[in-house]
Amino acid sequence: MATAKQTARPERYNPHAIEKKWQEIWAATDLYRVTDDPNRPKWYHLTMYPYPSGNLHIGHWYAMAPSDAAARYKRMSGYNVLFPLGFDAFGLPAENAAIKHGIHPYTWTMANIAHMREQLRSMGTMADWSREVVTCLPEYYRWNQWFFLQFYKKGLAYRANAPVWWCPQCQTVLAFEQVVDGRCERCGTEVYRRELEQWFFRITNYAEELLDFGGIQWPERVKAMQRNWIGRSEGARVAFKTETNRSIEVFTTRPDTLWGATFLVLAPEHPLVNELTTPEQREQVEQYVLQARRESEIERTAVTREKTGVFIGSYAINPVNGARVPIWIADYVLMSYGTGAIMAVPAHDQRDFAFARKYDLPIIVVIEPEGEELDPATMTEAFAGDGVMIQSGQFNGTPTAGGEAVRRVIAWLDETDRGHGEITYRLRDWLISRQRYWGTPIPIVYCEACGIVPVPEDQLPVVLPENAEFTPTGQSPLVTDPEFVNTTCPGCGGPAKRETDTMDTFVDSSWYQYRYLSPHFDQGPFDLEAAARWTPVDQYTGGIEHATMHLIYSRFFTKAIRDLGLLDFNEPFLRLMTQGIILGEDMEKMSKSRGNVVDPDALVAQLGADVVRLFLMFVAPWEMGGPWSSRGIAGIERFVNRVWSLVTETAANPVNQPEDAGAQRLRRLTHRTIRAVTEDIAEFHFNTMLARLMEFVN
RNA sequence: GCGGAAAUGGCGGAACGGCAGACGCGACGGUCUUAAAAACCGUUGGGGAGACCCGUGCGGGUUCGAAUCCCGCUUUCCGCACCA
Repeated sequence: MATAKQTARPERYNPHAIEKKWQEIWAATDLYRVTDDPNRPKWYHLTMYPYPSGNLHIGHWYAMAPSDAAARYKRMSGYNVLFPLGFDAFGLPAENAAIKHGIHPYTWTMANIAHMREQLRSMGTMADWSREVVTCLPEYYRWNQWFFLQFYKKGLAYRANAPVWWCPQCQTVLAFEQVVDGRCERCGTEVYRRELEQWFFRITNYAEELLDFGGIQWPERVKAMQRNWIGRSEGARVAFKTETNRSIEVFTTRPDTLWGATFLVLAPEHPLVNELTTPEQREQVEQYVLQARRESEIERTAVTREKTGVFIGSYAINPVNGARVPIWIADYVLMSYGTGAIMAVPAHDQRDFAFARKYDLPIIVVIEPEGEELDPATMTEAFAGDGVMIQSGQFNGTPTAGGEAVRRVIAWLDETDRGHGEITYRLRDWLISRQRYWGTPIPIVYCEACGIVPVPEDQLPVVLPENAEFTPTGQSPLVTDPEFVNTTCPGCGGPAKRETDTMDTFVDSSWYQYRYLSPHFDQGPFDLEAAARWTPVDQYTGGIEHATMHLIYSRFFTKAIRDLGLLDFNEPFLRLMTQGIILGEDMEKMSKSRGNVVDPDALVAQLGADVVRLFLMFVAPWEMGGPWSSRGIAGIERFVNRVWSLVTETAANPVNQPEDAGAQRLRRLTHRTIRAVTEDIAEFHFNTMLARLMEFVN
C-alpha cells in the first residue's frame, strides 16, 4: 500500500482499479464484438466450453486464460479473431442437484451460468458474449433434433435392440466410450450389459475416414489415442460349417494359419451356443454360461486370469482342409468384438496355445521358422514370428514375411468362396439414448399403426416438458409426464406416444462451434454464409481427457454434416493444443477431500486477474501441466510490479539522451525479445515467453 | 503386451548438435529500518585454497563436439488391452 512518504513517486500497481476500469470500458464500448471484416484475415480460436457446475475452478482458468492470451495475440497481430464462449448446459449434475435440493434443473443451470459468466468476465477474456451458446435452450437443442432427423433419413441414426452398458447408479445406459475399466465414467459404479432398444449414430460408417488425420495439426498423442480407439484390424472372415450345417463365422488376422486351426471358440453369449450344445454337455455348458453372465466385465477381461472353457459337444469342419474341429465356449472370447467366435490356432497364438495345453487339444504347426523345426509335443509357447507355410496344401512354401501369405490366402478364399478379406474395427456405433430428463428429447413418435415416425421438421423443437419426475426409476423421467408422452401420429393422426429418451450431451458439443457463428439463427443449425466465412476452426484448445470422446464425435459430426451438403471441408479443428492438468501443491490431483484445492476467486481478489493469468502461463509448460505453487505466484507479482514501476517511472522522468553503447545493447535485446516471444506464443510456450520478458525487464 | 510422452540443481523448469542449468521459487549475504516485513543489490549444480576436475536415469555408439542423434536397457506418467 502506498504510504504518505511515497506520494511524490508514481502510484503503485493497483490491479483492482486497473482491471475494473478497463473491463468496464471494454463492456461499454463493446470492444470485443466481432464483426465480419473482409480486410483482415480471419482466425477462429475455439476453447472448449465449460459445464456450468456453478464455479470456475483453477483448471478452467488454466485452460481458458492462456487460450484467451493466444487469441488476443492473434488479434493484436492483425487477424479478425473470433473467440466465443458458451455453456455445455445439459447433463446429469443438474438433475442430481434437482433431486438433492428440490431445484428445477433449468433454474439451477441458469443461475450457475449467470455466476460463471461474471467469473469469466473477471478473468478479462476477450470473449464476444453476443455469440454465447447455451445448449439447454430450445433455440439450441432444436437443431440437435434437426440433425437427428437428417441422420435418420440417411440411415445414420437407427434404433436397435442391443446389449448396452447399464449404470445402476445413474439408472441409464452409457456409450461404449463412457465405460472406463468396467465402471461408469461419471460415478465410478460397476456397469453391466443389458439388452435394450436404443438409438445409435452410425459412426462406424466413418471409421476409415476418421483414421485419416491428413491436413490437421494435432498432437501425436491424441491421434494415437484415436487410432487406438478405432482399432482397425485387417484380416479375413471365414465360415466354418457345423455338422448340422449351420455356419459359424470367424474373423482372423492370420488367415495364413487357417490350416492350423484345431478348434473353434465361441463367446458364451453366442446365439448358436444353445442349439449346438449336445445333451451330454448341456449341464456343464449352461453352468458355464451362467457363471460368465454373473461375472463382471472386469473379471472376464483381466489379462492375468487363467483361461477357462467348456466343450459344447459339436464339431465344425475346417473349410480349407476338411478337418473336424471341436467347438468350445470360453469367456475370453467377446461377443462385442469381431463375430463373437474365433478359430483357434494353438501353434501360432499364445492364448490358443495355453488353452490347448490346458484342455489337451491338438496343436498343428503350419508356419515353420527358418532353419528350425517346431515340434508340437515339446513347444513351450506359440510361434508368432515369420516363416514359411507348411502342411497347408498348395500354399506350402509361401513366406509369411511382409504379409505375402495373408494376401495370397485371402485371394484364394475369395475365389473359392470360402471366405473374404475383411476389416474389423474396435469402434462401435455411438449409443446416444439416455434415460434422463435433462437432455434433448429425441424427436420420434411411436404409432401403433405407422410404427416409428420421425417428428416433421416444422414441428421442431420437441420441447422438454417442465414437469417431470426426476427421481431415477430406470425409465426415462419423461415417461412420468402424460402430457408429453401422449401425442398424435404425424402420419395418420391417430394416438401415438413420444420417445421418452433424451440424447447424450456429447451430441450438443459435437457441432457447437458452428452455432457460435449465428447463435440465434432460426432457418437452420447455422447460417451457411457465416460458416463459410469462419470455419473450420483454426485453433482449438482444451483438455486431453476429451481425446476419445468429444474429439471423435465432433469429427464424425463434421463429416456427416458435410455429407448433408452443409459444409465443404472434412475436419472441424485444424490445429489442436491440449493443456495439461494443474495439480495441487502436493503433486496430487486437486480435490476437496484432499484439501489441496486452489480457489481462483480468492487469488483474483488478492492479486488481480492479470497476475493469476500470468502465473498460470508461467507455472509449467502449458501442454504438460504441473503442480500449483503458492510461493511461485509471488514471483509473478514481483515481476508485474517491476514492469509497472519501470514504465511509470520512466514516463515520469523521461530521459532524452543520444544513443550510447548501452542504448544500442538495449535496442538489440528488445528485438531479440520480440522475436523470441513471437515464436514462443505461436507454439503455446507461454512459460519461456514469460522468462524472456522477465529477462528483458531485468 | 501395444501405442504415446517423459527422466536435467534443494524445487518448478530452460537449452533440443556448439559455454548445461535461462526464468522463477527457495536458501545465503548485503542495503534501507529502532526492529521486522516489503522492496532493492549480490551469491547460489557438486568437489577443490587454486589453476582445474566431475556432472543431464543406466550401458554402448555416431561426431571435432551429444542433455540433444542412433542402438540396447531401467523407471515414471497417460491411453488401450484375452481385440481374435
